[in-house]
Amino acid sequence: MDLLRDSIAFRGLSDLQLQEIADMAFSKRFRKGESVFYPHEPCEAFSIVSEGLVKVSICSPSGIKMTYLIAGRGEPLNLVGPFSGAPRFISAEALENVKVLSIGRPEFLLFAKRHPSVIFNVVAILGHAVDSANARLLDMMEKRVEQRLLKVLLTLYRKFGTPLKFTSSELAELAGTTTESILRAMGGLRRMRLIDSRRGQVEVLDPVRLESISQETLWV
Amino acid sequence: MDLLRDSIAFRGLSDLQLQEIADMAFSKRFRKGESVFYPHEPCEAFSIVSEGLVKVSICSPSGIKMTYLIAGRGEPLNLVGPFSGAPRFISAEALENVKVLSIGRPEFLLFAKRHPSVIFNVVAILGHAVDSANARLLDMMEKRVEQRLLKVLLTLYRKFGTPLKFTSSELAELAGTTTESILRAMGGLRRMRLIDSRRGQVEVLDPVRLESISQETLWV
DNA sequence: CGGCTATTTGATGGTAGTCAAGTACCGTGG
DNA sequence: CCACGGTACTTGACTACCATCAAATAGCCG
Repeated sequence: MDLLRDSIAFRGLSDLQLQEIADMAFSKRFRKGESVFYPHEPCEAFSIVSEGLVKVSICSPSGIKMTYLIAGRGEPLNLVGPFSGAPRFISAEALENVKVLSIGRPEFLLFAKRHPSVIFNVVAILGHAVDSANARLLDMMEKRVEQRLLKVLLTLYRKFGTPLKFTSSELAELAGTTTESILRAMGGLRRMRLIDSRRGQVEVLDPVRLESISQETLWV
Repeated sequence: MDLLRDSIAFRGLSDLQLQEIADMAFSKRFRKGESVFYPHEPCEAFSIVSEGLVKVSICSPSGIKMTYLIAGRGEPLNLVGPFSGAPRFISAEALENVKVLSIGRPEFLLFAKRHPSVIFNVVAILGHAVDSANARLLDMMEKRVEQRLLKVLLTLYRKFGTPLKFTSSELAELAGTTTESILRAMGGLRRMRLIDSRRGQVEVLDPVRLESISQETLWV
């Protein structure tokens, strides 16, 4: 399975070891809009995306959602859950028709114990996640909505190219604001000829200028 | 060294293994207000607090700081750095006279590779950090300053008891707001007879009611 | 006592969240 | 093919919260 070879979580493993994982894995399909898992559900498996895109969000009791990862091929959906097993307030939703590869939690833990390089990879990814979350906290404090949207767009552009197939609500969940504010900010960027947007789709017209305005990027 | 026995990072190790770490470790003192490390400094050691309190903050290029950890005895200062070695935008400052125990990065990594349970502990702590950072993001979006302050006070109270020796500026860095807003919010809480405050010190008068208002807590 | 830091309080303005009404687009089913 | 329902987008008005600036007071340490 050369999906595993692509996966950041299994980087550095030999083909033999990858084969061992492949033998334990099973895959499942989800249709666009379906939930891959729900908040408050105990975690029973380690999962990576095989095909399509999955949106991973943290949910507050009051119903607000904040997306912190758009996972594509090879990216893991929940790194902490498989280790702790505890339920967490995160949800994962298929943005397209999606295939997800999973490994049961006990098998995964045993494997990780025998091959520490997996855990080293996990630490590296979690480190990125911590840094990214902290960077977003600072942005929430000192950056205005338009700046945050710029950062989101640039980050998405770097990862997925153009055009970006996201609705304004999805961008709002990424930027930590409301749909209306995103729409207003997009109006501004459109007038500056930085982007063009249609229903459910944003086109980056001037990546260079976008970059010069926005500076650092997030990690999505 | 029974400091190591207390440390969450080395939980589950045998005395023999702890002794091995103790032999590699060296300690250093810092006076109140001194920096233990600066942002943008490459990370050369794994460090835990031995005596006193250390404030760990993330810093933005524009100078805003946000504290995400008040580390006490046995708590590690920088978990990601020792693995990646890369500099990060975090600073650590001694809140009191402090003793810090350090292990050089190469030795630490070798030890971690030979004793995976250390890395499992690291993953657990990092998982907490990710969850906490994400919870704070949601709070920044939907909670007002007074609510955030309540959460900060309750969290600190749970960890350190009363009275809490923190200035309003320090509380502001924890709650993600300005000193003035904290002061105003504290005025409100004081009028509600929930707290009492003097210069550099806050006393929690009614923990039960505080708890009932604030609900979930952070992780500091 | 003098200087420094922490606290207090007031006034002001701006950002963005909320509510609301209306328009454009798309897929579906008659 | 067209009508229709639902979703996404757009825009306006209003308001609340809070950051900012500013000035004054109080506590602590040498």
